[in-house]
Amino acid sequence: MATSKNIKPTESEIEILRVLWDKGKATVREVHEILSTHKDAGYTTTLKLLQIMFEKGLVKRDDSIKTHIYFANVSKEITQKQFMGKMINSLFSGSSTQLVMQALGNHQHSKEELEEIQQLLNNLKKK
Amino acid sequence: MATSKNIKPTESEIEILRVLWDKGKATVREVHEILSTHKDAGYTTTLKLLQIMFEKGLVKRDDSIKTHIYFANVSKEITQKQFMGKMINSLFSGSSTQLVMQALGNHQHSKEELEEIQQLLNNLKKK
DNA sequence: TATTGCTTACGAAAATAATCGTATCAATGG
DNA sequence: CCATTGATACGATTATTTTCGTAAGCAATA
Repeated sequence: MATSKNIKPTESEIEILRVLWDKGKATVREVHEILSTHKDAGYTTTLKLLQIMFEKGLVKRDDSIKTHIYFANVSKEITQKQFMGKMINSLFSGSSTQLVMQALGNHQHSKEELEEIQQLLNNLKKK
Repeated sequence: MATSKNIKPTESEIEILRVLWDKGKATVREVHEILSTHKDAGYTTTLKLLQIMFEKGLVKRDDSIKTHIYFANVSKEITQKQFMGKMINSLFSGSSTQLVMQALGNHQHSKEELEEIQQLLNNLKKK
């Protein structure tokens, strides 16, 4: 049983996961290139981070070739849920409704987006 | 200009802020009593944390009396926004709509809560 | 007054996270 | 064949966060 599930990625680890979620797979260098557009840390830092994440089970890798290829091993959705849950508890007194209202009220949403939310809301109300 | 605004509280600091937001004000001992119901760290740990938070400007205190009284110096709302923003960027590709949908879809909401959300949604749609 | 109990202050250790330097290996081109 | 380039491994350093131990003040009271 892969017990890697409730390991909470650190901030830097999330940055890396974003790249992997986005691209599907990537070499250390590719990850590093992307990160370095908005952050400056050396190549070996990224490498080390990926190695640590590998040990934690946050990423998989194909090391059958010289230049390893990395993949996310935790889904974006699960990670989102994990952090949402944490946030709801720590900052919204456990009320996901409060969080929703906050997000709705304090951010811009286009007409289309509002409609999309309305759809979901309708579905929920039916039950 | 109090520049204390974009200091991001750490995890432990948030736990403390929750108590202060909830109670309005509290002594170190009161904070500690509450925290110790779900966490075990010594009294001086809580004290030190509050002192650090004071230096950072996260809390105010009345130290005109022997047993100091602490108050939050950052609002819950602003802190919520701050963390929401961070989360939207790091985990929802900048889309607050996605976050809203996630929270709506993956958590329980009572009929009344759904209605409350509907109200807000109606308001937003008007504009 | 001396003791006890509760307080703050504060340095420093322990734990966690992030960064880097260096060794080493493999492929490639001259 | 050897120098160069680019890759991994990994120990060690640095930074940040959390925790605690100890000293010292003050007030109630035995």
